Amino acid sequence: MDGNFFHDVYEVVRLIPFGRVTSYGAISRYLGAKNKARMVGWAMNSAHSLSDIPAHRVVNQQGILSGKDHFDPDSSMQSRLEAEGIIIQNNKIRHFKKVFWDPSSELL
DNA sequence: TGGCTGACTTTCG
DNA sequence: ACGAAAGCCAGCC
Repeated sequence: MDGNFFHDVYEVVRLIPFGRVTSYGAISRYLGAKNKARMVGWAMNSAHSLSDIPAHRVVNQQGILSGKDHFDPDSSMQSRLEAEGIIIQNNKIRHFKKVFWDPSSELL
């Protein structure tokens, strides 16, 4: 268990620009493992301890804040996203397509 | 060591 | 458009 996968996930999440979001599947696909989408979320679970990891910028493919419940009660995922200019409605990101950031396309 | 879990995604009904 | 089920793999008892 080298944790290389986790490290890669952390780096990608750290590279997410301000006011942008991405999906677990996009990250896993960027890493070359689209079937490991759940592992990305798992990596986040370990990453939530690190303040350097903007896990709030990572949502599911639908743009829903799936992991908002896993966030600290003091700093909710939605509040952080709204602080970045992202509009959230019904636990879902508005204009998700606009704020979506695909590492495979943008980062290249 | 073995088996359950999960912050997902895709597909069929 | 909505709901339910399968697939996938690494970490954690």
